[in-house]
Amino acid sequence: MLTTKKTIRRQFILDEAAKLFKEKGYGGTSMRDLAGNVGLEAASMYNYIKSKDEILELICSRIAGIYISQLHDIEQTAASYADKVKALIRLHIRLMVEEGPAVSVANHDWKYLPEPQLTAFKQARKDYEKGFAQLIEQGMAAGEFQPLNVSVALFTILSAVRWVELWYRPGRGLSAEELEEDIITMLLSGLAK
Amino acid sequence: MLTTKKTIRRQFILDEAAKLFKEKGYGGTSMRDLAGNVGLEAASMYNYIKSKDEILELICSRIAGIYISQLHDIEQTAASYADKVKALIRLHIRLMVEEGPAVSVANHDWKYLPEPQLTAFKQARKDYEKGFAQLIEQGMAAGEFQPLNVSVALFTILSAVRWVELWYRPGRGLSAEELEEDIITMLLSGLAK
DNA sequence: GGCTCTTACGAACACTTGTTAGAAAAAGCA
DNA sequence: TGCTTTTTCTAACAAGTGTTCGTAAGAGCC
Repeated sequence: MLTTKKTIRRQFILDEAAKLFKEKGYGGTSMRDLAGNVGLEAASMYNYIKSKDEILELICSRIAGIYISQLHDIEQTAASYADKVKALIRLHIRLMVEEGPAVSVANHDWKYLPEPQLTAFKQARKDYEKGFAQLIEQGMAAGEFQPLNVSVALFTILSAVRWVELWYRPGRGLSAEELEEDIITMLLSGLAK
Repeated sequence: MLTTKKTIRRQFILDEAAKLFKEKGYGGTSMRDLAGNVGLEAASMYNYIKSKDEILELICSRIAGIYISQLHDIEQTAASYADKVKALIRLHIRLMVEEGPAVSVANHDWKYLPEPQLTAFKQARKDYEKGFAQLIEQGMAAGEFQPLNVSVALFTILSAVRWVELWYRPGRGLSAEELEEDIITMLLSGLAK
């Protein structure tokens, strides 16, 4: 059985850690802080996790895995490049809305990963960016997109969706669907009329 | 005279601090780290700055001041809203290219500001965002822009330019001018043809 | 030279950090 | 019930934190 009691508690620690890391940063969060939020003493958490580093590793690698498998899925569909890019943007936004804290940690605190996980994470991200860039490049070659610098297009998209977690709060006059639609309109069609 | 020897050395400490804060975060940078980069012992730096907090305050408030005065300047020009937004995007990118580390610190480490500077900084940022949002809103009312959610448009723009410092390196096949043009095209006209 | 004022340093401070060891408590099971 | 295993705690550790103090070295000026 995968969902043992221990595994569940462990995941709870990871979730609380992600929230705190997002709020105060990896370095700014102490094991005693985390223990307080979890409802244990700091020492007791070591029955569930090996180290503070390991917490960061587990959060980052899980998110990285999701991103990569999502890209892989989309690459294999038979759709226009514009639709593929749109679908990818949608997945980014959804993941951000559903897993805000963990995604935030993977975006900001990955640099505190110890080796060799740091190198692995950077490589995974590079692979992901390369795959995404290829979609954009092929879309340009097919005449679906404007002939822009591919990196600029790529990072403008990634940046725009990355910061959703910083200012978007569900249930404040803007639904997740409207958010998706408007971001896609903005990125694909632009602000100007 | 403003540029005394002391002031210059002080600014050097602030510049080195910004680089380190950007690289390793505010909490991840120790005064001994900073002293090493400056070429002094940690204790000696206290002849130039009052505290580690003060370093962060000086960096953040300087950048905040630049943003606000730039917005103010643009608001008072007589141009179309599209041109005003374009000009603001340009200024963002330029500041990012010229003052990368300091801007990065103001974007990421402001949350470690002590009170009351923290509240002041958040208020300044809110004011700035409100002013920027008004430009977008007026542009929509004037029929220059598409009728999107204003916050989505605003934060998509801010996010896109904010992350320039994370991946743009001058002199690597993409000039600052091309960068500006492509980002503006992307944000105003969109990726799709 | 000597005198003054600024700058730099080493040592120490009180405190926090992640982590471990050993004992106590709780839970599972016969 | 008693025995075993898991979970939790308290206490402590070595290392690192920002900062202060007293003193030594240096610079500028007579």
